[in-house]
Amino acid sequence: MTESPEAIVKKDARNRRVAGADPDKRRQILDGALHVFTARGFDAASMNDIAAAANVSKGTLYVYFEDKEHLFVALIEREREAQKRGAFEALNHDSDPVRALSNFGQCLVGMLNNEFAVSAHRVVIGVAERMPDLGRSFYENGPAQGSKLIARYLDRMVAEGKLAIDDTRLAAVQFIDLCQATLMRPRLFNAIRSAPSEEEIQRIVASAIEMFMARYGVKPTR
Amino acid sequence: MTESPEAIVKKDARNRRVAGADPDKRRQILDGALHVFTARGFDAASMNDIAAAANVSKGTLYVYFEDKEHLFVALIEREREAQKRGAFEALNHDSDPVRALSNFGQCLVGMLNNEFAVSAHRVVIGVAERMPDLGRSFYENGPAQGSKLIARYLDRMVAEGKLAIDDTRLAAVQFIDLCQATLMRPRLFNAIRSAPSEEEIQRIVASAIEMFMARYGVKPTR
DNA sequence: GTCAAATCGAACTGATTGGTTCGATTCTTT
DNA sequence: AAAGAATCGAACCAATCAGTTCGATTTGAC
Repeated sequence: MTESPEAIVKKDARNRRVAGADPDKRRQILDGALHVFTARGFDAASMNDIAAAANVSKGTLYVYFEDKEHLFVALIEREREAQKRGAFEALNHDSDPVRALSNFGQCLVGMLNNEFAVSAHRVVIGVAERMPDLGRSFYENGPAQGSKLIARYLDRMVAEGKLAIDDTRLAAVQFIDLCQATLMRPRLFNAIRSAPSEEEIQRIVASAIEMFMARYGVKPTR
Repeated sequence: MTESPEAIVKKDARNRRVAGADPDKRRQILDGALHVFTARGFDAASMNDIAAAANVSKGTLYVYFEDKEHLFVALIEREREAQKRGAFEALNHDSDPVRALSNFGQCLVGMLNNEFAVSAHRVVIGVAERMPDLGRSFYENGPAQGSKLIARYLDRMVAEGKLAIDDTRLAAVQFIDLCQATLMRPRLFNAIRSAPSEEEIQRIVASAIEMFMARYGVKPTR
């Protein structure tokens, strides 16, 4: 029953198609699963619904994915990876911390407030008690990587004398949390149905940077 | 929702007990439900398990609560109310903002990192997509009330000239989020199994206040 | 002690779900 | 065109679960 998780090789030795190895179909299934899982959560999402949403027969579903949990994990990993890529692109290593952080903050908040991203967060958090490994892996490969990225950037700025930070690891998370103040929590609880406007994001991020620089900016010699 | 401290069983006109009206039994059921719901989430929690955990027959369960969802909502409301009470007590209206905020921050973070509180958060967030009303009500009567409380306190400090804040509503949330930096998120994702130590909380809250005062503290005449 | 009501407990119902099976159909390669 | 594999689709299975039923048992007021 072991099937190669990699869908790179499309043909077998005799150049035949291989069951469950068409990357297009795999993507198609994951897209359907994304809709159903994010709309209903892990438990309430039925494999029948997913098959229908993906325009795929139930049998094929089980050719591509061992069971519901494996499908779910594969989906979450795909989304998390996409998010991580986005974050890495967002930090242009500008030598001016205000510009760099401002740019990064806005990209990050914009990404996190995307409809599916919020839903994915909800689902992973909701299932974290029963599936601690998934929760931990999602956190450590996602959010934790983002803050590490920023922490390293802050380290450089400190080395260059542009910022004065004792604990850059903490400062990074503080910055990320400040950027999401008033934006993320109500969305997680579904208390606000639509993503914040671009201007609202801009306003919150600006305030975050104001605060960050007030604390960690180097004082001009007086 | 005022219930007498001592168990006064409701009686009918002829002084008979009334079905589903014993507050002790009700509490007993909710306690069992708390364990099961927080350990498994809404969907994976079975009414059989809850009845067993509460030492109550399944029939009695349905005498006290209409169905699974009503039981869940009642439980969440009880927990949320308890949390709100805790928050209100935590803010001693000290006239020194550093002392007041420090005290409040530590109480808040301590409360939020309690095992059941974290689990409750997870469950509510996880179910918010399918039960938006519950999510919204939990948020608006819980976290939102907490930040309103702080915002009002900040308003007073501003009026007294002890702080300089343009948007106290935003500042309140910023403060709350700073207090939870590095503490709450990994716990929500279950990436850290145990609550942070008292010293760790103290360290984070201290850093939060440092930052908050750097931004909003009144500058001494320069 | 009596008696009525609350509770127990254990079986039962009806619906749903994850996962399987298998013959019919559609691709794809030669 | 022919073959062989992937896919479809629809029925099927076993387990689980919310919610009900009902006689047996406990409880508490009198």
